[in-house]
Amino acid sequence: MAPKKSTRASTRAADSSTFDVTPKDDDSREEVEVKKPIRGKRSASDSSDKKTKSVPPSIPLFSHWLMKSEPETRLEYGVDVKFGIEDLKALPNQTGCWDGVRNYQARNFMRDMREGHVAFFYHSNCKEPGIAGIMEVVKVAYVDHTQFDKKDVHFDASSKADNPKWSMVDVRYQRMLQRFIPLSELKKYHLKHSATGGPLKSMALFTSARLSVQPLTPEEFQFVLDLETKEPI
DNA sequence: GCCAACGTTGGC
DNA sequence: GCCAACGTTGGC
Repeated sequence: MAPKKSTRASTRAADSSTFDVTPKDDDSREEVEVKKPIRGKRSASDSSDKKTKSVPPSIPLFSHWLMKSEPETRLEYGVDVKFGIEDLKALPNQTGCWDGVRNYQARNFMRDMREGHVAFFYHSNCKEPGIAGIMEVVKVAYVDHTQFDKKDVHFDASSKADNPKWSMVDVRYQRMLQRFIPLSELKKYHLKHSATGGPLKSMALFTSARLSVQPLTPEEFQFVLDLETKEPI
Protein backbone atom coordinates (compact mmCIF):
# COMPACT_ATOMS: atom_id res chain seq x y z
CA MET A 1 0.00 0.00 0.00
CA ALA A 2 2.64 2.43 0.47
CA PRO A 3 4.28 4.09 -2.32
CA LYS A 4 7.85 4.46 -1.84
CA LYS A 5 7.84 7.97 -1.31
CA SER A 6 9.96 10.71 -1.08
CA THR A 7 12.98 9.39 -0.07
CA ARG A 8 14.41 12.57 -0.25
CA ALA A 9 12.40 13.35 2.53
CA SER A 10 14.52 11.15 4.39
CA THR A 11 16.90 12.49 6.60
CA ARG A 12 17.52 15.94 6.12
CA ALA A 13 16.04 18.92 4.93
CA ALA A 14 15.37 21.87 6.77
CA ASP A 15 16.73 25.07 7.54
CA SER A 16 15.38 26.26 10.63
CA SER A 17 15.70 29.83 9.91
CA THR A 18 12.34 30.65 8.67
CA PHE A 19 9.81 28.60 10.40
CA ASP A 20 9.28 27.06 13.48
CA VAL A 21 12.21 25.74 14.39
CA THR A 22 14.56 23.21 15.13
CA PRO A 23 14.37 19.67 15.17
CA LYS A 24 12.72 19.15 18.27
CA ASP A 25 13.01 15.67 18.74
CA ASP A 26 10.20 13.64 18.81
CA ASP A 27 7.00 14.96 19.57
CA SER A 28 7.80 18.30 20.53
CA ARG A 29 6.23 21.15 19.01
CA GLU A 30 5.32 23.44 21.65
CA GLU A 31 4.53 27.04 21.50
CA VAL A 32 6.47 28.03 18.63
CA GLU A 33 5.79 31.28 17.09
CA VAL A 34 5.86 31.22 13.41
CA LYS A 35 6.75 34.32 11.65
CA LYS A 36 5.13 34.01 8.38
CA PRO A 37 1.49 34.48 8.36
CA ILE A 38 -0.14 36.24 11.02
CA ARG A 39 -2.46 34.12 12.84
CA GLY A 40 -2.37 33.22 16.30
CA LYS A 41 0.14 31.40 18.11
CA ARG A 42 0.73 27.87 17.70
CA SER A 43 -0.01 26.03 20.71
CA ALA A 44 0.76 22.60 21.62
CA SER A 45 0.02 20.73 18.62
CA ASP A 46 -0.83 17.40 19.69
CA SER A 47 -2.82 16.27 22.48
CA SER A 48 -0.56 13.33 22.58
CA ASP A 49 2.37 15.45 23.20
CA LYS A 50 3.54 14.71 26.60
CA LYS A 51 5.89 17.48 26.96
CA THR A 52 3.47 20.26 26.73
CA LYS A 53 0.58 21.27 28.78
CA SER A 54 -2.70 20.59 27.35
CA VAL A 55 -3.81 23.44 25.30
CA PRO A 56 -6.65 23.46 22.85
CA PRO A 57 -5.79 22.05 19.48
CA SER A 58 -3.92 24.52 17.45
CA ILE A 59 -5.39 26.09 14.40
CA PRO A 60 -3.27 25.06 11.49
CA LEU A 61 -1.29 27.95 10.21
CA PHE A 62 -1.07 26.80 6.67
CA SER A 63 -3.36 25.10 4.22
CA HIS A 64 -1.11 25.03 1.18
CA TRP A 65 1.94 22.85 0.83
CA LEU A 66 4.76 21.73 -1.39
CA MET A 67 6.00 18.18 -1.12
CA LYS A 68 9.11 16.84 -2.76
CA SER A 69 9.70 13.45 -4.24
CA GLU A 70 12.08 11.99 -6.75
CA PRO A 71 10.67 11.08 -10.14
CA GLU A 72 13.77 9.36 -11.41
CA THR A 73 15.22 6.03 -10.49
CA ARG A 74 17.78 6.11 -7.75
CA LEU A 75 18.89 3.17 -5.71
CA GLU A 76 19.11 3.46 -1.98
CA TYR A 77 20.42 0.27 -0.42
CA GLY A 78 19.54 -1.40 -3.66
CA VAL A 79 15.96 -0.20 -3.59
CA ASP A 80 14.57 2.18 -6.15
CA VAL A 81 13.16 5.20 -4.40
CA LYS A 82 11.60 6.68 -7.52
CA PHE A 83 8.18 8.14 -6.88
CA GLY A 84 7.03 10.82 -9.28
CA ILE A 85 3.60 12.26 -9.78
CA GLU A 86 2.84 9.64 -12.39
CA ASP A 87 3.47 6.99 -9.79
CA LEU A 88 0.97 8.59 -7.45
CA LYS A 89 -1.55 8.84 -10.26
CA ALA A 90 -1.11 5.15 -11.02
CA LEU A 91 -2.03 4.00 -7.52
CA PRO A 92 -5.49 2.73 -6.67
CA ASN A 93 -7.76 5.69 -6.21
CA GLN A 94 -4.76 7.81 -7.23
CA THR A 95 -3.99 7.92 -3.56
CA GLY A 96 -0.90 7.06 -1.59
CA CYS A 97 0.73 7.61 1.75
CA TRP A 98 3.61 10.01 2.00
CA ASP A 99 5.93 7.77 3.90
CA GLY A 100 9.64 8.00 4.46
CA VAL A 101 9.86 11.51 5.80
CA ARG A 102 12.65 11.51 8.37
CA ASN A 103 13.09 15.11 9.24
CA TYR A 104 11.34 16.64 12.21
CA GLN A 105 10.39 19.90 10.66
CA ALA A 106 8.94 18.20 7.63
CA ARG A 107 7.13 15.73 9.85
CA ASN A 108 5.68 18.50 11.96
CA PHE A 109 4.34 20.23 8.91
CA MET A 110 2.66 17.02 7.86
CA ARG A 111 1.05 16.88 11.28
CA ASP A 112 -0.39 20.30 10.59
CA MET A 113 -2.06 19.11 7.43
CA ARG A 114 -5.82 18.69 7.30
CA GLU A 115 -8.14 16.99 4.88
CA GLY A 116 -8.75 19.15 1.89
CA HIS A 117 -5.44 20.95 2.06
CA VAL A 118 -3.74 21.25 -1.29
CA ALA A 119 -0.14 20.48 -2.08
CA PHE A 120 2.12 20.90 -5.04
CA PHE A 121 3.90 17.76 -6.12
CA TYR A 122 7.52 18.83 -6.58
CA HIS A 123 10.01 16.75 -8.53
CA SER A 124 13.41 16.85 -6.91
CA ASN A 125 16.86 15.47 -7.51
CA CYS A 126 16.21 15.01 -11.20
CA LYS A 127 17.03 16.35 -14.59
CA GLU A 128 14.46 19.07 -14.42
CA PRO A 129 13.40 19.92 -10.88
CA GLY A 130 10.14 21.75 -10.44
CA ILE A 131 6.42 21.57 -9.78
CA ALA A 132 4.53 18.96 -11.74
CA GLY A 133 1.03 18.94 -10.37
CA ILE A 134 -1.40 19.25 -7.53
CA MET A 135 -2.62 16.81 -4.93
CA GLU A 136 -4.98 16.92 -2.02
CA VAL A 137 -4.52 15.76 1.53
CA VAL A 138 -7.11 13.06 2.13
CA LYS A 139 -6.00 11.73 5.49
CA VAL A 140 -4.37 13.53 8.36
CA ALA A 141 -1.13 12.37 9.90
CA TYR A 142 -0.86 8.86 11.24
CA VAL A 143 1.95 6.48 12.05
CA ASP A 144 4.39 5.82 9.25
CA HIS A 145 4.69 2.04 9.34
CA THR A 146 7.95 2.00 7.41
CA GLN A 147 9.86 3.16 10.47
CA PHE A 148 9.33 -0.29 12.01
CA ASP A 149 10.08 -2.32 8.92
CA LYS A 150 13.62 -3.56 8.95
CA LYS A 151 13.48 -4.22 5.27
CA ASP A 152 12.47 -0.71 4.47
CA VAL A 153 14.92 1.90 3.39
CA HIS A 154 13.46 4.21 5.98
CA PHE A 155 13.57 1.82 8.90
CA ASP A 156 14.42 3.65 12.10
CA ALA A 157 15.76 1.48 14.86
CA SER A 158 15.46 4.30 17.34
CA SER A 159 11.70 4.55 16.97
CA LYS A 160 9.65 2.48 19.36
CA ALA A 161 6.21 1.07 18.79
CA ASP A 162 4.84 2.66 21.91
CA ASN A 163 6.05 6.08 20.84
CA PRO A 164 6.48 6.26 17.08
CA LYS A 165 8.61 9.07 15.80
CA TRP A 166 7.45 9.40 12.26
CA SER A 167 4.16 10.26 10.68
CA MET A 168 2.73 10.35 7.20
CA VAL A 169 -0.39 11.64 5.51
CA ASP A 170 -2.38 10.30 2.58
CA VAL A 171 -2.55 12.36 -0.56
CA ARG A 172 -4.61 12.04 -3.69
CA TYR A 173 -3.55 13.10 -7.14
CA GLN A 174 -5.62 15.96 -8.34
CA ARG A 175 -4.19 17.13 -11.63
CA MET A 176 -1.09 17.98 -13.54
CA LEU A 177 -0.31 21.64 -13.92
CA GLN A 178 -1.08 22.86 -17.43
CA ARG A 179 2.64 23.16 -17.80
CA PHE A 180 5.56 22.03 -15.67
CA ILE A 181 6.92 24.92 -13.62
CA PRO A 182 10.68 24.49 -13.39
CA LEU A 183 12.66 25.44 -10.34
CA SER A 184 14.74 27.72 -12.54
CA GLU A 185 11.69 29.80 -13.36
CA LEU A 186 10.54 29.96 -9.76
CA LYS A 187 14.01 31.07 -8.84
CA LYS A 188 13.88 33.97 -11.27
CA TYR A 189 10.70 35.17 -9.64
CA HIS A 190 12.13 34.62 -6.22
CA LEU A 191 15.14 36.75 -7.03
CA LYS A 192 13.04 39.43 -8.58
CA HIS A 193 10.61 39.47 -5.71
CA SER A 194 13.42 39.53 -3.20
CA ALA A 195 14.65 42.71 -4.78
CA THR A 196 11.42 44.45 -5.50
CA GLY A 197 8.92 42.80 -3.26
CA GLY A 198 6.51 40.21 -4.49
CA PRO A 199 4.82 37.01 -3.50
CA LEU A 200 7.77 34.66 -3.84
CA LYS A 201 10.28 36.69 -1.93
CA SER A 202 10.24 34.38 1.08
CA MET A 203 9.26 31.13 -0.56
CA ALA A 204 10.49 28.18 1.46
CA LEU A 205 11.78 26.46 -1.65
CA PHE A 206 14.60 28.99 -1.51
CA THR A 207 14.78 30.02 2.09
CA SER A 208 14.61 26.43 3.36
CA ALA A 209 15.79 24.68 0.27
CA ARG A 210 16.31 21.30 1.78
CA LEU A 211 13.02 21.00 3.53
CA SER A 212 11.02 18.25 1.83
CA VAL A 213 7.60 19.26 3.10
CA GLN A 214 7.06 22.97 3.02
CA PRO A 215 4.23 25.37 3.67
CA LEU A 216 3.15 28.02 1.21
CA THR A 217 1.19 31.11 1.98
CA PRO A 218 -2.03 31.48 0.00
CA GLU A 219 -0.31 34.24 -1.97
CA GLU A 220 2.62 32.05 -2.85
CA PHE A 221 0.35 29.22 -3.85
CA GLN A 222 -1.81 31.42 -6.02
CA PHE A 223 1.11 33.08 -7.70
CA VAL A 224 2.65 29.77 -8.65
CA LEU A 225 -0.66 28.42 -9.82
CA ASP A 226 -1.16 31.42 -12.05
CA LEU A 227 2.11 30.66 -13.78
CA GLU A 228 0.63 27.64 -15.48
CA THR A 229 -1.29 29.85 -17.87
CA LYS A 230 1.51 32.30 -18.39
CA GLU A 231 4.47 32.13 -20.69
CA PRO A 232 7.64 30.80 -19.12
CA ILE A 233 10.15 33.48 -18.39
C1' DG B 1 30.13 13.60 -9.82
C1' DC B 2 30.80 17.75 -7.12
C1' DC B 3 29.93 20.27 -3.30
C1' DA B 4 27.45 23.98 -0.45
C1' DA B 5 24.30 24.08 2.96
C1' DC B 6 22.77 22.41 6.97
C1' DG B 7 20.70 18.79 10.20
C1' DT B 8 22.28 15.20 13.52
C1' DT B 9 25.29 12.91 16.66
C1' DG B 10 28.06 12.37 20.42
C1' DG B 11 32.15 13.61 23.20
C1' DC B 12 33.26 16.64 26.57
C1' DG C 1 25.20 23.34 26.21
C1' DC C 2 28.92 23.65 22.85
C1' DC C 3 30.77 22.30 18.77
C1' DA C 4 33.49 19.29 15.56
C1' DA C 5 32.77 15.58 12.75
C1' DC C 6 29.85 13.41 9.99
C1' DG C 7 25.96 12.45 6.88
C1' DT C 8 22.35 13.97 3.76
C1' DT C 9 19.86 16.93 0.44
C1' DG C 10 19.50 18.24 -3.89
C1' DG C 11 20.89 21.72 -7.42
C1' DC C 12 24.09 22.10 -10.87
